Amino acid sequence: MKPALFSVLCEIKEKTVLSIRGIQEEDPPDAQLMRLDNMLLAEGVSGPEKRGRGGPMAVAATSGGCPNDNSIEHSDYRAKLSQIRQIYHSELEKYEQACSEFTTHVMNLLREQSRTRPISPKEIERMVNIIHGKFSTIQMQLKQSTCEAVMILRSRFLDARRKRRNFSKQATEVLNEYFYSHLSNPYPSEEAKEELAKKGGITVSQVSNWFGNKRIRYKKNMGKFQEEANIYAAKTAVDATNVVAQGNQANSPSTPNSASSGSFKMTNSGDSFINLQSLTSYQSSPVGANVQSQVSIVRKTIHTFNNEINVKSPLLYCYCALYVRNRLPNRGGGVSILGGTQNQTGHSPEHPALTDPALGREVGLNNPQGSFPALSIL
DNA sequence: TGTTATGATTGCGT
DNA sequence: ACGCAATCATAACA
Repeated sequence: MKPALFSVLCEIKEKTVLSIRGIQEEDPPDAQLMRLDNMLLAEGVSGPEKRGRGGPMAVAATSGGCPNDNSIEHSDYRAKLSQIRQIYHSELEKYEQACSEFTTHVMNLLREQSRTRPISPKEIERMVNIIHGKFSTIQMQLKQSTCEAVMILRSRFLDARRKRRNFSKQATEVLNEYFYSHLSNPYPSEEAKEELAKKGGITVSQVSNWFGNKRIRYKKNMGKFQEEANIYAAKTAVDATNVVAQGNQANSPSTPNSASSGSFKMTNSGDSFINLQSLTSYQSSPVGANVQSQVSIVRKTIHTFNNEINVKSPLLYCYCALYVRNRLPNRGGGVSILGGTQNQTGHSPEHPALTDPALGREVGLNNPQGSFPALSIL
């Protein structure tokens, strides 16, 4: 009789439990827990031991500063992170151990009691689940505080604003080269930014920041940047002259919008530039045949000049470019010369070119209402 | 230690 | 979303 009675009691109890379970909704998969898990994994706390590349490293690498300083900073950061990792894992292990110990204890207790009162295996299982749930809540708290610790660590070690690093020489070089060779329109496109970022080992947003700062600081105090401008102008002038000379020989003109187009400084006045783009644009633009022939005459002149005197002359380019420009019809409107919109020169309408106070109009072949600080020519 | 240079951020306008 | 202007915070230098 006793086993039969016991079984009936178990059955009744099971039904009760089921009805209770129906009321108590099963916990939905916890989104918060998932977030925490993902973050810990991304931060390299809960993932595999060694991570060649990952969240923190990738962020740190964007500073682009001196490698030595970075490595020092990295090792310090890594040390702290591994400390957090260690604590996290030891705590997690403790919790798991405690959980399994407690579960075993409860199971034993229930089994013991099942001799005297109706406790079904399902009920035991349910109890185990409840215990696991409680422990996972505690685990979540652990995960949360670990995440907080990692965030604090990151903000302390990797906050770019707190730990500003100057860019590497290479990065500064690349950025300055672009800036001074596109002085008439120092607004790199997204592609150009990506290219510069790649070359300089920095991020695109760092490139944007740099250009933002550079434009405004250059505008504020042009005198201060003169020496720097001279250096880069001379540098790019030589490059551009070589390109043109090669282009002449190979009968292939340089691309107007390429990043390699040079900028040139007027040696006597000491504060003026004109982009080689001014010259090359004529060749590739949909302009009249007479203009193109003038350009080819100019090119030949330069070539002869270079060959005969053996001097690379950026100055001559400037004069030639201005000469061609001034002899063109509609010279008051740079846009119409190019036979189209600003886009053909890569200048956006909202970013006009430099104006020339001496001539009373823009230097580059850009927006007639130029507002970027003027560079006087001649 | 004060000053300057410089990379990043913020708030605003377009 | 992008750029400008002002500002912050720190590196680099005298």
